[in-house]
Amino acid sequence: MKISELSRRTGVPVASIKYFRREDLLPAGRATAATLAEYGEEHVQRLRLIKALTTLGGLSIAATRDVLAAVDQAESTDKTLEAISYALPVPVTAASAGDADRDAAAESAAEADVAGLIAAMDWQVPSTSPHFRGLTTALRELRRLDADYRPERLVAYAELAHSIARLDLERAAAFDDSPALAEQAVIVLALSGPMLELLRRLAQEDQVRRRAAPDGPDAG
Amino acid sequence: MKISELSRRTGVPVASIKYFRREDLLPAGRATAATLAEYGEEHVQRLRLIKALTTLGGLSIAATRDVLAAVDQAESTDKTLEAISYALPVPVTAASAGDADRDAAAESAAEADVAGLIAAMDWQVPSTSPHFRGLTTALRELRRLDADYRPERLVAYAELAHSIARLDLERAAAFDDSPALAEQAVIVLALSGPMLELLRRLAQEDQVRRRAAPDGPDAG
DNA sequence: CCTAAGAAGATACTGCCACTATCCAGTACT
DNA sequence: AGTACTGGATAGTGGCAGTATCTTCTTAGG
Repeated sequence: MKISELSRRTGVPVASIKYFRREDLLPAGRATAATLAEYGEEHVQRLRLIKALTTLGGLSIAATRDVLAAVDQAESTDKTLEAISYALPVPVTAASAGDADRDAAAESAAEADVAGLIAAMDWQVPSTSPHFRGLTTALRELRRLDADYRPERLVAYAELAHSIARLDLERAAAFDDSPALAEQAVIVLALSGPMLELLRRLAQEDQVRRRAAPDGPDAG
Repeated sequence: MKISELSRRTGVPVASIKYFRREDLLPAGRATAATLAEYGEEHVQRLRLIKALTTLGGLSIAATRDVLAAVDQAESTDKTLEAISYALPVPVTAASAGDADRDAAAESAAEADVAGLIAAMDWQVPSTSPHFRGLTTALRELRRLDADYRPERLVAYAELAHSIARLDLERAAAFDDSPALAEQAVIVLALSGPMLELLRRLAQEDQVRRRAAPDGPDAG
């Protein structure tokens, strides 16, 4: 199909399709002449995936490129899962050094909290992991706000996070040996967060409503 | 204190403090003359909160303003929690109408899924809630990707989301009658998502590592 | 008192991002 | 031959989050 039909099929403007091509999110079509190329179903599917990752997953174009690169280089299930896991952006990143409060004590205290949590959960994650660093940064900021995020509190959340991660991996790995493995895995790993957030917000709204109207039929 | 000291104390550039003032994230200082104002500890604390909401919570300036407005108008605990819950941005928003695929069937199918899930969970949430609409949009997109997000699958996640929401509300409401109620509540409600996401990613990394090295000491 | 160093507020500018539009050869159909 | 369309390159747009400049005013030090 030509680019105009690809655009019609997916709802993505032609100019945007060209943009995604430039940014290497979308492979080129099969060229049939100097100014003509043929696109296929794989392009339709890829555009849908791009849309899902950016609009639902909230990924930037750059992050989407990295994730899709991991999908395209799929070798084994494990390697694919690992590549995707590392390609996904970390929600919280440490600020560049030299930040106003050069509080080394707070930094190491937060680091100790995270290390303790990981030990308590028996997680295999090195302290060099961007996720480790992100959590450390977050805890440092929360300490500054006098927020109640002590390790004891965190463990309850960590247990739930662990359950979620198990559900995710179970689903992501279930596509083992299927041709669509990498693609389905990326959907699960990249969109699980936003989906969970939506469910959490829904549950939160329910809790708030029950507090506001405790005399309802289901107030128990 | 003067603005330069406020800047030094918080690490926020003077120009940014002025910007937050303009955007109504930060109250004005107590004016002592036409071109002089006095700032206090509440400004320091507010700036820390702004930083946490934007950098950790990922909120935009506009969303932060809404959330802070809810904090400032705190009346009762319940009203505060409700106001904050509604002020927080919904991660997934329905695209403007007229989108390429005018698939009314997919839309209502997704809507039925969400309604079914909410009924199964016994949640008190109207179908007009932005969270309901967001989840519907997300499911519609996922259906298009042939992702395995059937209601049965979702329930497991919903149960976990429910547990998380209960932990959150328990903590948010624990500050009842404390002067810092609204502020601590907003921290819990707005930053719980990013914190959980970080923990989930950490747990995910652990799972991926265990798959990659199943002969480790804790591979069970 | 005079002056230099801020301070406050208004306005303008910047950099990044995700598109979006224009331009240019080069087909393809009629 | 004429028109519509194509792929690719390049340039422009709009929103966001600051950042910088400018003007007027205040105040502490000499």
